[in-house]
Amino acid sequence: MNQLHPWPTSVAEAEAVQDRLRGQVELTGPDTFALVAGLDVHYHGDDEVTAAVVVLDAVTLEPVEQVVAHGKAAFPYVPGLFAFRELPALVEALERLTVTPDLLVCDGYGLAHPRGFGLACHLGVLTGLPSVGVGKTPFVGTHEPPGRERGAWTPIVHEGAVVGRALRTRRGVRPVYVSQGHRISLGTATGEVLRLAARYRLPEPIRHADHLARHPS
DNA sequence: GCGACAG
DNA sequence: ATCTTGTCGC
Repeated sequence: MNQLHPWPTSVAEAEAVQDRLRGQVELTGPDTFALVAGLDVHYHGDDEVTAAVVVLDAVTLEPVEQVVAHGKAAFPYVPGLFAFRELPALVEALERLTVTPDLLVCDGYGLAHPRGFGLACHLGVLTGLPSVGVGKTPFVGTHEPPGRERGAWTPIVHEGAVVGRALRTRRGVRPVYVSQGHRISLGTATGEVLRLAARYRLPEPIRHADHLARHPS
């Protein structure tokens, strides 16, 4: 049993769910994590989805456990309501884990969202786990381009508030867009994403999950 | 008013 | 997200 019911059947209902759960987001939390999980979803055919979760040892970055769950996209694609497509399959995959990760690294946004409640916030609140959102393209707000050195960042400002950071994880590559999901500070979120993305543009856990979702074993 | 808009 | 080859660069 999980916290997904009742499931919204309209845009208005989905927005109401976000507005209700938004108040549960916590913007402070632990600053070190022993097990970090990457989450991603692959789409096939007519709205079929494969969700993948890969848990890594935070120090060695070696995989500890991996799970896939298949299903149907649970909502039409509407910008701002993207999470409702993937949430059921991702939650199912998380429930099949035999270990509990200390941080969820999500493929999408957290606080940097039209209503301040993106996929990373939603997954964090449902599980109670710290979470961070990593976007590959800008979504809401405005920001200056960060310097081109690894680790350079600039704030993302939306409606007068800082909701995330554009972060250069590697010299000369496009930035990634980091925002808080749940139970994490923006500084810790930025530091973890940077640490986990030492070798490639995207954090290692997301790369593992992306690979697993595309090639389920 | 119109277009753009995470994956 | 996905439909899609080769090519340039580190």
